[in-house]
Amino acid sequence: MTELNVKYGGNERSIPAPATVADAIKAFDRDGLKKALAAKVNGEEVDLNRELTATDEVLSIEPVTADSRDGLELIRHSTAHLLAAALLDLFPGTKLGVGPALMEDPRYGYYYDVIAPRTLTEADLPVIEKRMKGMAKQNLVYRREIVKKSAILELFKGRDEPLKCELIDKKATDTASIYHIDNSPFIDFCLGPHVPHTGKLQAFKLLALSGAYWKGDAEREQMQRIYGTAFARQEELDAWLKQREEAEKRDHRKLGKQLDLFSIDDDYGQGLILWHPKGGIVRMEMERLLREELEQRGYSFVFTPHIAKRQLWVTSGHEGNYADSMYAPTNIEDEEYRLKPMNCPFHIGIYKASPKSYRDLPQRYSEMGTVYRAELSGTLHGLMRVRGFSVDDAHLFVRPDQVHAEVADCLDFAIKVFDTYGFDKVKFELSVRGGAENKGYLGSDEDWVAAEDQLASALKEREISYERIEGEAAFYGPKIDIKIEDAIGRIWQLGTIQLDFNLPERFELEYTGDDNQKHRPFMIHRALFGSIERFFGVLIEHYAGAFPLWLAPVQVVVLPITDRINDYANQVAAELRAAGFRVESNTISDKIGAKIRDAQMQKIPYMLVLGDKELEDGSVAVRERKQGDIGAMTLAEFKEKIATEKSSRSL
RNA sequence: GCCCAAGUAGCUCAGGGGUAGAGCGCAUCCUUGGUAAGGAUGAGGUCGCGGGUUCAAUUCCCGCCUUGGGCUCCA
Repeated sequence: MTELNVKYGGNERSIPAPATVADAIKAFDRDGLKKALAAKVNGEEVDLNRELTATDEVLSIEPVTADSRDGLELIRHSTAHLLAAALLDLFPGTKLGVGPALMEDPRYGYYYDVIAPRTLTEADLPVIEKRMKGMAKQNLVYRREIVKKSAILELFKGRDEPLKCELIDKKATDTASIYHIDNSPFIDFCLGPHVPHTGKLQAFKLLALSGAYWKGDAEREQMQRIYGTAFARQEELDAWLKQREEAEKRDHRKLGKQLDLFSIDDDYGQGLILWHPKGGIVRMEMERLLREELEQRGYSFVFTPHIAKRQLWVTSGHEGNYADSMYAPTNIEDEEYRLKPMNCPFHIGIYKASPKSYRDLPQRYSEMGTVYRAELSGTLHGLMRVRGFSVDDAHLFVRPDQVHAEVADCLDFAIKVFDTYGFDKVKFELSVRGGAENKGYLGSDEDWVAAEDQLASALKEREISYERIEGEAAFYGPKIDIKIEDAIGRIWQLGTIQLDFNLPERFELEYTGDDNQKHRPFMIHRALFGSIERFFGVLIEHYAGAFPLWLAPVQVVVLPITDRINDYANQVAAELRAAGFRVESNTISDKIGAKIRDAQMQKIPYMLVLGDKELEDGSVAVRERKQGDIGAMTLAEFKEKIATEKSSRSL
């Protein structure tokens, strides 16, 4: 056969064989070839220089360009190879691990894991990047070769690449593809495809160096990971770098210090949060909102201790599964006690304190329960990952027929609360048991089917779109996870609604049914924030430190222009305080500009500028932190304005 | 826990083999100025901790602690 039937952009024609993918595209569309990085031939992504095999069927060709997600992935993956090539060039003897493109992680675009002959440091990154840039300019071609598995193994053994050999051994069938970059010592075992040559890589940057384990296994070789990112165009890279800077400005650790919200002091312990007065106010307001909702929804408030006898944790199963995260036992008169990593067993204790009738259910216990977990030091991160934190915890003990209604109410609760904070994009994920091959699930099939149905129908009834995730359920029951998207598009996993068949069993919970028989209740674990510390961190970053009026530690600051006005200023402040607002009065003898600057930097929602004019007619000149000067009004008018704003918890 | 980096005044940071600097903040005084920084003076530091090299270490070397970036998207 000497002709190939090719379809491209809706047209079909025959071209002479042999031909590469590039030849085929060229026959239809010369410009298109310039833009193409690779192509899909009958759906399979291949290199442009791939030889087309002649068949009777029509070859449908679709170019992959830099604008598409596939194209970007290609660029990033190819850049990772360029990185490896530069490393081999600069540090001969470097052993290669893997180097994938990262498409989900907003922080990075690709990485390569390596073991270099000497330890790499951050100072090496610019040098490596420079070499990559130099290679990119030379338009070095990526070449693919199909080789027998045994030959590949031989090749990489010869190059002393034990990790690659392990991969090849595991992943390759009888033949596999390897890639070279021209004029470079680089050869990789890789499926491809890649961009045709390094000249297509225009906008990339190396970002960070870190440790990583081979296969992510702490027992295996420690490697060094080099992270970078790449885009199709320099403008996109620049924009991305700028956005990264913006995100850094929102860092809750930085703002926490600047706004005097909280601190972590090693003299007290890593991962232990000291809430300062201003952070304390925000927390009080957060808890106030929760408490209002809990009360309205018929929850009761309980309080439980921070330690319990070791045996309790044996019964609950935490000793068995969770001991690594628990602090060591402490002895009190020959009895061992442990700090609590969770609140559930205590709430169970409250349930068990008296026999329950079906008429008593549901029981809804809520508590800001402070728990302690021995997280690894390297994982600690500001407020986001700590060792002691409070869970906005609640446990619902329900009859099987009540699951649906209770879960639906939890969903309403979550949506209402997150909406108040301005998180209008809330995502729900329903994690279910998944395939039958998954073992180790507790509870009967009927229970699971019923429970999953009830969760799903609660979601449907509330017209909530959700993602169903197979095989992600906890071993003790299905769950709904709640994720939110913040002001700059980052996703945070927060609360969870979990059904539990396990603990009621372990603690032998019961209620008496209308049939006068003993029945086992279901237990629902429910938290909206998960950790109030972590949610506080999310809020700081979401608002970039500019809390809405109802949350703001200082809501109004009064700024007299001269000392003559100080008395009036204090009087205005006192009156606002009496009306229930958090007010400060800045009577230091600074110029008004300096006082305003100070208040702006503290992100105080309202500034009242007071001078002779205001004193005379008893008014206040109002400056709003974002809009600036919004003009003068009477104090009564101002009070009414902010009272509305506060009570409605406006954003 | 492991890899890399950093720890200097309350904060942000500069410096460097001969025991320390700036800006902000703080205190006092002068100034009373209408919407993002008025001026002067002053207080404040075992230069993370421990060891080593040296006549001499905050600086060089080693160890530790803490903080920061990370630690299975996979040929």
